[in-house]
Amino acid sequence: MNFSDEKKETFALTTPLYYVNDLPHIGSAYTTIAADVVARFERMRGKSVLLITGTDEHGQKIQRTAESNGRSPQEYCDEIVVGFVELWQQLNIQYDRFIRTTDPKHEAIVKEFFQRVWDQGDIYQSQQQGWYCVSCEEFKEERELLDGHRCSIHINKEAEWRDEQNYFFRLSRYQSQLEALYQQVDFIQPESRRNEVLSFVSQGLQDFSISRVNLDWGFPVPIDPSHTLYVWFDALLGYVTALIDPDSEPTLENALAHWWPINLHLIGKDILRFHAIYWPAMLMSAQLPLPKRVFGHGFLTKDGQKMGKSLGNTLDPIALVKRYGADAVRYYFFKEIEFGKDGDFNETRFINVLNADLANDLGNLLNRTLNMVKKYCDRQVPNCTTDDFNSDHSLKAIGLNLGEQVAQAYESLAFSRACEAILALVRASNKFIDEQAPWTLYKKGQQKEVEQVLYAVLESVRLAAYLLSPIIPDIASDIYQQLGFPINFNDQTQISSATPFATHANWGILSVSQKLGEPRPVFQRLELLEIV
RNA sequence: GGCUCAGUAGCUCAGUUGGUUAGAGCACGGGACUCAUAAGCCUGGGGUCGUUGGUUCAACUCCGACCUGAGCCA
Repeated sequence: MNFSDEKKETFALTTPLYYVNDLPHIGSAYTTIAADVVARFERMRGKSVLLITGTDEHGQKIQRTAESNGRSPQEYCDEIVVGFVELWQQLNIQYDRFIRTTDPKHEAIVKEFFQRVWDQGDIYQSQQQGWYCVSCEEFKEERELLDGHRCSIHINKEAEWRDEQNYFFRLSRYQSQLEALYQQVDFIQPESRRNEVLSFVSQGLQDFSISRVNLDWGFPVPIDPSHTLYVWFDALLGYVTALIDPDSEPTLENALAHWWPINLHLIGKDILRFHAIYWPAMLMSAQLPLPKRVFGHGFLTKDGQKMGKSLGNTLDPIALVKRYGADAVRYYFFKEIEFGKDGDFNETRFINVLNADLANDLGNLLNRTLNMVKKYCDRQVPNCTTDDFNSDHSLKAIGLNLGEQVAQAYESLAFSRACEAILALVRASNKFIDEQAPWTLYKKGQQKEVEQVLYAVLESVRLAAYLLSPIIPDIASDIYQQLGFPINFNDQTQISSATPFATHANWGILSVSQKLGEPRPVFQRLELLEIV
């Protein structure tokens, strides 16, 4: 951490720490890409960003899965983690910290945190009775189970009867403090999720058990090693452990010094309760500042159907990115699906959208314009500035407000709205070319007019690429390079210094000194497959 | 069972405090052009706005009932 970083505003965000009972599924990929998009956007805005992801590796389910695979739990986790790391790389995710809850540093943090909560008198021993779904790692009410005490989520698994001494966390004590917290309207987003939490909490909070017996795979309860700490208590604290600099001692003080509190927890809607209720209550007990925002996004369906192993219709993120590339996958998920709502993956729609937006509209716009500059302007960026265009110029008028509009959309995590706004400029640019017909102007010898038209379009493509760069960094880089900027949007040191938002998000910064590159397609059209 | 949300063109969705012929993108048909990744541009078809009562001069928009789907109820 150098001095200039210290001065910058910080922005820390997290994905969930994914449970490693299996290879990553598309839902984990969806959350992680979203986090990466936000992180890239915030870096572009000049903030100092810390993107945290990682894995949650304790609990009975892992222990059993490992056993059935003939591995020790740790060996099993080590194998699965590789799959996560590789997928994030394939998807072009730039995370800053990858925390594993089996990290020795983590145990130190958990111990210290537990002690603080214990000292508050918020942990006590009591009897826990009930049906426990190991797959959920949760106690279930009898009425929510199916015949044979099968879990309604894991329909082929029977819940197990437990009657044991557990340690409990005094959640009930934080009811009113939590309700006060939710008055901060954007703490839980989107609003539909917030309402769920409000209704849940209004029914009265009960203490929840934070330890298990007859389980080895996890941390021992510090004050009573015959118990093992409940996996969720341990997992949430991974967000704290992740903040420790690699060469620092694992103490709460060190962990919380620079990045705390977390600005944004991105999660799937299934783990909302843990993040919006239990987690802030735990932090209140430990007397620590609370995260700023928890956003629970929707789930993906495939061809309109819920995905599931039992249905055999899962969408494999590894195969998907291998087939279409990171930018294509990223673009589809965030342009076509409103973040927060459930969304559908359909391969035909996927191909149609990518071809229409990235190949036909955006890619071809750059290509046709660069080719005209090559033919009509001797490859030189026309010598124009923003002042050569009236503010009611059809492209400039859009471009002038676009940066701010898109920034607001990103800040609200309204990625599809950001894409729509950017695409509107792209479409207007294609229309503008046809209306102006620079090829005709050229034949008539109206060179100045030709140059103005081409400049306005090139500049609009540039702005579009810049604003899309958090979502499609490779394509954006390719466009920028063809426009003569030696910029790679994957290079974090470049984007804050060479392409600051304050200048690059404006319309009209392309200059005659740019050395244009050879036109080549930035996104190849995809073949529409016959769907069987 | 209780509560919440959604149901608008083939698909994905917009539709502000109720007010002229209900919009966009994609997909599909037709046309003119040629700088371009047979891309782009223009243009067309296609909707009893889930159903049904009601309030109103006027309802996609408000109210009731019902149907369908999703979610929450540790």
